[in-house]
Amino acid sequence: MSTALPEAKEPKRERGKQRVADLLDAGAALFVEKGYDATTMTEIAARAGAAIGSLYQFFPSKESIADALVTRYTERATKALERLMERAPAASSAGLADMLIDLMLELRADRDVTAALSQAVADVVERRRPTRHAFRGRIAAILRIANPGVDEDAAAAAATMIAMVMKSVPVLADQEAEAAAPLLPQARIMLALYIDHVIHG
Amino acid sequence: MSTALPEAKEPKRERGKQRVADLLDAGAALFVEKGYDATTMTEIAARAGAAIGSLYQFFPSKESIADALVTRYTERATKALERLMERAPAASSAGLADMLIDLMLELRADRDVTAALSQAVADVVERRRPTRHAFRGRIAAILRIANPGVDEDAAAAAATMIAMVMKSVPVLADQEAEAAAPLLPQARIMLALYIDHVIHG
Amino acid sequence: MSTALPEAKEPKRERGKQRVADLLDAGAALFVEKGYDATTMTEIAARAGAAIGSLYQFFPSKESIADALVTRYTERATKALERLMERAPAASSAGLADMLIDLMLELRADRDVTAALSQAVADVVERRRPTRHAFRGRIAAILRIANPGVDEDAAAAAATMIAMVMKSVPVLADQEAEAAAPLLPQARIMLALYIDHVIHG
Amino acid sequence: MSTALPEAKEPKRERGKQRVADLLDAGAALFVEKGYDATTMTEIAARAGAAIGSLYQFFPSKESIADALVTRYTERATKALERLMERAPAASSAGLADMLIDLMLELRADRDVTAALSQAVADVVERRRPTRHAFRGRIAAILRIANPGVDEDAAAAAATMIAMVMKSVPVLADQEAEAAAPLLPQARIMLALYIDHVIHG
DNA sequence: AATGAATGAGTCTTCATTCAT
DNA sequence: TATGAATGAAGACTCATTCAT
Repeated sequence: MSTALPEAKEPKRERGKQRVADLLDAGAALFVEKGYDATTMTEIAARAGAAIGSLYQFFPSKESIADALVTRYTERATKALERLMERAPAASSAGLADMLIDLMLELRADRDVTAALSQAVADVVERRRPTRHAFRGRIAAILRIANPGVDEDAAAAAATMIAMVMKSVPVLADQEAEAAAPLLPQARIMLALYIDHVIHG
Repeated sequence: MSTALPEAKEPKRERGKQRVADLLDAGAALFVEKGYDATTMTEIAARAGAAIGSLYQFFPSKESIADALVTRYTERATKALERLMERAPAASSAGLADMLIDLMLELRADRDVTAALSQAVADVVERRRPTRHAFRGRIAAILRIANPGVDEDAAAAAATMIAMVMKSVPVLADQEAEAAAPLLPQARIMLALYIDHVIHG
Repeated sequence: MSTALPEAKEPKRERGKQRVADLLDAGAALFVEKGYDATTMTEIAARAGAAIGSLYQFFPSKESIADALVTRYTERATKALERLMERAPAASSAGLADMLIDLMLELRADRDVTAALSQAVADVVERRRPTRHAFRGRIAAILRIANPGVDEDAAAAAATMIAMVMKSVPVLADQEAEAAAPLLPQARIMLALYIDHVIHG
Repeated sequence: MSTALPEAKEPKRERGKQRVADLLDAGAALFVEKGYDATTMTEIAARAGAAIGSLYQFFPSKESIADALVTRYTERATKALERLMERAPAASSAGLADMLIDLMLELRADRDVTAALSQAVADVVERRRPTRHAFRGRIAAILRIANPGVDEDAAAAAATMIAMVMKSVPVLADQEAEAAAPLLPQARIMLALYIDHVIHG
């Protein structure tokens, strides 16, 4: 039973993983489209091609879907930031600004989901606090590597400002189409100016 | 008669006017506290010290409260911007940045409400589009008054960026308390740097 | 006070009567248009150009409007039937049939109102029972005047059948327009045939 | 699959089918007893021994129950008329009258429901128009088979009159008990006389 | 494990009726 | 007397979650 069919459960697990991914994607899409509250568990199941019972097999509550989605975003964001940290020390102000903007561009889809959830699921903001704190800590660290003269508090404040600009990247990216002028380059400039001011100003 | 409170039946007696104001304030507070969807009509009425029927006497639907609130914000924002426009031409980059930040600080409470509604009431984003457009148009105009050499598209893009920073002011203001360092001054700096770059850069 | 201004209250009474009539007409129209349940007290007042408070000054409840309307119909129907009774004895079967159809044509509008109310206000059917009974009694009497040989029960049954056909007159009259053929003449024929059968058959 | 129960989600399991039937019966009974508007969704569910949520699982709105009921009546009436059509050509005027009366007697329960709904659900009258038209068309056809000399318009008008008498059958049947004399035989006579007049007169 | 029916608390909204001015 | 605001019980409908097959 164990050696005879070692991979017997593989397809099942495989299928289960696919199910979970589909369900998560369906939830993500719907949460962005219509908001957390307006999205129905039945809808999520339907879009994933699953029965409502199946959805509850994997996610015991609506909030657990939100949790999973936030976790997914956190993991991806963390990894992306780690990759960025390696290249950051060598970068100029403008280079750093670009990296940060590009980071958000990469995380854009996930970020939209998290934004939608932050409003509706009170818990999410709370849960994300340490992550956000860590995120800013890394940015502050980068700043202080570039200029050790910047004191901790100043670096922390600057990191918050930088995070704020980064947060607007998905929104700006969405407006690209309708706006007459290119917004992202302006965001890069704004960020570069500010970083430069913090480091060399 | 007045264009205020669309969809809401205008009260004809003094008592009714007070009721409407109370109801609106209760709604605003609750929407910010728990979000649009999580706020109950019954709760709004209760907080305003009114019966549910009284609430519906003036606001025929939950959405009509949102509408009224958005309209109120739009009116106040428009007025505030108009006042700012008078003083703007004479200001330096830093002065202009300060004015804009202060504008948002003044509108902060209303802005928070509108932000909460924008997420949940699909219609709100749509309705606000022209207002937002006009708002940015004014900012772009200010930039081009300061430096007529800036072309229209560039001014428009810069205005969008500036609006974005302004939008974050209420959030930053809320964080002042918990953050180790003062955020608002940093926002002023960031904005001043950028405006200066657009005008003189 | 009494001799000096004897007609002082006349205009008031006059106005009051007009009010009541307007209110009743508004109610009648709306009950027919949308049914008793779907009609709102507020609507009735509005259509009559009165405030909701005024409506309640004259009619203490929604049902009291229905009552008044039914009473009005009963009175008019009774009067009309009395007039008919005078001419009935001398009429032929066809003549009698015509009179009965014409009677309903005359009462048509009021009948429509009563029909609408009968469905919704349980009380109305009950209240109208004696009137309906009397109405049929008169018709049965006419039949027995025409042919005293018809026994009471047979006359009563025939009267019920005749009333049934009469009841359909308003409906048929409404269809005249859209129907390709004239319905009322057919109703006259059907009734004449049946009356003739009862009396001479 | 089947055309039955429009608007109602078809149950997929046996249990669901039974539920739908029970729910429909409960609705029919209550609509007749107290009228459409006065009947509560909660009551319907209760009488069917179901939770309010179960009711909504299959009938998304109160009106959808009315729709389903009307559809059920239409189907049954159509079938019954088709059966009648086979025997009609060979019948005498009296025989035909009897068949038509018996048809309504058979459909009596369903007809009562539809009558109750016609008043309250505006849509019902509209939806039934084509069915009613077809129904009359069949009756007109029967008349013209009996006597091809009857022109189309005359047959149509006569069919409407016949339908009118048929419509009163359930009412008459209900009155049998309280009335002193038998009404149904009189209805048969009235109809026979009229049909005979149309065909041979 | 998968499916779809069952459940019922909770929400928005309506409206007849009453009150205060 | 006339007016319009106030009231709250009641009803349609939703949806997260649980169960039975």
